[in-house]
This record gives sequence, C-alpha cells and structure tokens, in this order.
Amino acid sequence: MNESQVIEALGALAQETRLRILRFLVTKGSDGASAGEIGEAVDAASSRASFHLSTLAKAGLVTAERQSRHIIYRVDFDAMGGMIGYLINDCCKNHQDVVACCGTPKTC
Amino acid sequence: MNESQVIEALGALAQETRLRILRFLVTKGSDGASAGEIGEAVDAASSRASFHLSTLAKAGLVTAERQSRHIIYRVDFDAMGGMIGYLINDCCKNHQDVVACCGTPKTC
DNA sequence: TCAATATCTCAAGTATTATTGAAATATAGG
DNA sequence: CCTATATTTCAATAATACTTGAGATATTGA
Repeated sequence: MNESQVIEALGALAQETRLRILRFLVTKGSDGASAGEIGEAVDAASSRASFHLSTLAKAGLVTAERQSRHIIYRVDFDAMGGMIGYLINDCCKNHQDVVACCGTPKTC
Repeated sequence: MNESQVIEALGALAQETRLRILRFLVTKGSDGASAGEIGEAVDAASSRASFHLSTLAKAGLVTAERQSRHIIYRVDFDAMGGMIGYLINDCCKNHQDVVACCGTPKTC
C-alpha cells in the first residue's frame, strides 16, 4: 500500500456514515450485507448509502459482489490491515507506544 | 478515544501535507521540530504549514510547545496509538487479518 | 414482455476544506 | 524602544465532499 492509497483509505473512514458502515460490515464478517440492509442499519437513504459504499469500495476497504438482485458488500480485512500496518510500520516506525495499542485484549 | 475523536484524527491524516508532517515529526521523536523547520521539510509556505499543524494539533495527534521564538511540535504517540487501537480493537474487533499487520517486523 | 425490486447515477444546492498572500501577534536582542 | 525573526490569523478564492430527490439501470419472476 502506497501513500496515496493510504490517504484515500483514511479519507474514506473519516466520515461518520462510512465508519458506521464499516463497523456494521465487520459484524457481518464473510457473509457481508446487501446495500439495502446496510442503508437501513446506518439509517441512510439508498442513494446516500450507495454513494458512501462506492467511496469505501473505491478506497479498497470493501468489496462488492452481485448476487442476483442484491449487491453484497464485505469488509476487505487485508486492506484494513494494510492501511493500519502502514500507519504503524511506515509512518510511526513501530514506535513502542503505538505498537502497544495493537491486538487483543484492548490496551488503549 | 470516542468515535468523533477518531473521525477527526482520521480526517487530519487523510491529507498529503499533513501525513508528511507526521512522518517527519516521527523521525524527530521527542526532540520535535519548529513550525519553520517542518514547513521547509514538507515544502509548504509558513501559513500553510501553520494551518495544517493546527489541524493536527486540534485532532490531538501533535502537541505544541513554545520555546522562545519557536513553537516546537511533536507527535503524540499515545494519540496515534489510541486512534490505531480504536480501528483494530473496536472497529475491526481484533480480526486476525488486521492484527497480523501490527508490530515489528513489517508484515503487510 | 411487464411489473416489481434493488441499486446506481446524476444534477443541484449546501457545506467543508485547502491554498495564497497580506497583515497581525509574540518573542528576543541590540 | 526598535528591528528582525517566528508563527498565526484573516479574507478571498478554489476545490472537494455531502445530501437529497428524481430518474436510470439491472435482475428476477409472472
């Protein structure tokens, strides 16, 4: 993951509706959820949910797969890990106070 | 760190000049750097550097301390860790593919 | 093919954010 | 006190992003 990809991913998450979409999709795991279900879960009109989902997909943080009439979105955990890894490894040079906040159990 | 603080921090980093400022300040560690030195390092006019530094400070990612004529900025590593920890722990529920990207050596 | 469902695209309005240069503030030293 | 240095604030402009509703596209089943 390069700098501009990370900037796009950070910008994608720096928005309330999109951060909530991501959190909701994390709970759905590999099952994912349809655009309609997601819009309902985060209380957004369909066009608004669609706009935010495409922003997340463009940033590579979610994947989209059509299943008959529905389009199923899923978190791309590798992309999330790539973005977070860039912040920790590349930006913060694995500074101990940053690394201390990773993993289970919650430490920060 | 709560949701809106994380959103502000993510937004602060989702900008080229500011991400570069952060990376530069990480290399400076606890010494920090003055606004002028930072502006020069990231090739930004003083008013622009000041604007971006205040955005980072408002988001809590850097601290500012006046030392005679200079204002010394430093990365707040705890805040960085808090933001990253929120993404890993709270948003991604410590999903293994995300946690795998943390720490030394670089794995993602 | 037609109707229903699911989702996306588009345009308009609004809001937020970034850039620039000029002016203002704060500090230190002569 | 005056000047030089360091940094911020302000105003104007430009660019980008968000929301909304209407209309377009895609898919399925009757």
